[in-house]
Amino acid sequence: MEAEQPDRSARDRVLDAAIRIVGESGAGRLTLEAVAEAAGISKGGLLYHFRSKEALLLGLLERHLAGFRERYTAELERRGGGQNARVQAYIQSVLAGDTLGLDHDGSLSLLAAVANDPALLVEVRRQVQDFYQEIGLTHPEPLRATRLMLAAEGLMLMDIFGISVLEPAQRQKLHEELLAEAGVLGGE
Amino acid sequence: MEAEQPDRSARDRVLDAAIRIVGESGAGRLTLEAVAEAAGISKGGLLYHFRSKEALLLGLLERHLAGFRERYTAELERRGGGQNARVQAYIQSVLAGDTLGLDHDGSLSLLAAVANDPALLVEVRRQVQDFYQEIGLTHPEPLRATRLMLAAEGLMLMDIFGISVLEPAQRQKLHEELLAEAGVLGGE
DNA sequence: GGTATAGTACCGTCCGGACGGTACAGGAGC
DNA sequence: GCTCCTGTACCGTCCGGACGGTACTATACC
Repeated sequence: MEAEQPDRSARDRVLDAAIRIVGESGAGRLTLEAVAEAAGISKGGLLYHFRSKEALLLGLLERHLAGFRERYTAELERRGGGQNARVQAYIQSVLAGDTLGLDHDGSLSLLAAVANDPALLVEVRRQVQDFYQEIGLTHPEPLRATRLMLAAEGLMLMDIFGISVLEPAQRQKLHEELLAEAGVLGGE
Repeated sequence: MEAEQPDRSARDRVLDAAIRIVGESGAGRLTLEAVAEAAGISKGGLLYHFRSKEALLLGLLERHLAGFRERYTAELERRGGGQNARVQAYIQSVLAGDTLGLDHDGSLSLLAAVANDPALLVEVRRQVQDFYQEIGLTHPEPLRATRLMLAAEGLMLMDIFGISVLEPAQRQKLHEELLAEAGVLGGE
């Protein structure tokens, strides 16, 4: 979170600020002025980096998607490939990072986009669908695989809305169970 | 407190209009004027029924929560009670109604609320947590039960964002599998 | 029966402020 | 002196909400 590198570029700092606002005050309070202030620059400076609010929203979405793909690819490589590894990598990527943290980066990006203009989600839709197509539906046990992936998604949803349905230890156990079960699906 | 008989429909028509706007144009375009127009009344008339935007949002949330509790209670009664029946009733209530429809009534209410002011979700949080507490955590197999519930939640999430990860037939099958598996959990 | 009073349901207008976006004038560093 | 970046000033629009008014109904008192 801290700026150790002199260039956690201005763009990224702006996106971070935007995420912070959405999480704390709601997507409806995501105004250019508020983002600029939270990022420590002026409105003019913000508009230099993102020419419009829509561009800012798209930036948010793009960073989220890129980050997710990156996490997924890394996880998959770590697990050596295979149908079950894909399911595991997906689950791990959805639930990645914080067990209790507040960044939910990607989900808040989605929230911001859908609140301002649902049409922005076209690309997200396409990519998520691709993931499910590639991982779930080509799996020897498509429904079981999909179910595990969706459970991870549900857990993440609860995080977005700030609902802790499980205590941290239980949550961690559920997380591990999902991964474990994905590892022993039939077909491998 | 809650004694309204003469104009039950006007309030509901306003709420319906609000949901329509959120679904079609995004929560960010949910303005009092737009709602009034969509509901076929004037802005003044709208403000007679809901004294502020916050009141409108709360109305949306309240109707959703009441509807969910009602569905859940009915489903539970139909299944005769018991730990597994509770899990089934919950899953059924989450995925209730349309398989492909566009109303996602409740979820859009949540979306509208979280976009305008996350603080409104306090009550929702409390109720959802109660459900998980009552159904999942007191179940003999808490993690398995929770997992099935979360999978239903994930599937619903995909609906909100308009992502069809499964074809209707497959989706239906997954829905039934979740219910079936909830029925044969240990402890009964 | 007639009139006064109160309540319900709604309408149309107005305003202060916030919003997205534009224009432009710098300034640092190459 | 050009590019990259920043800050200030401003514009037109839209929003939430307040307000005053209207039409109709219901009860109340005489």
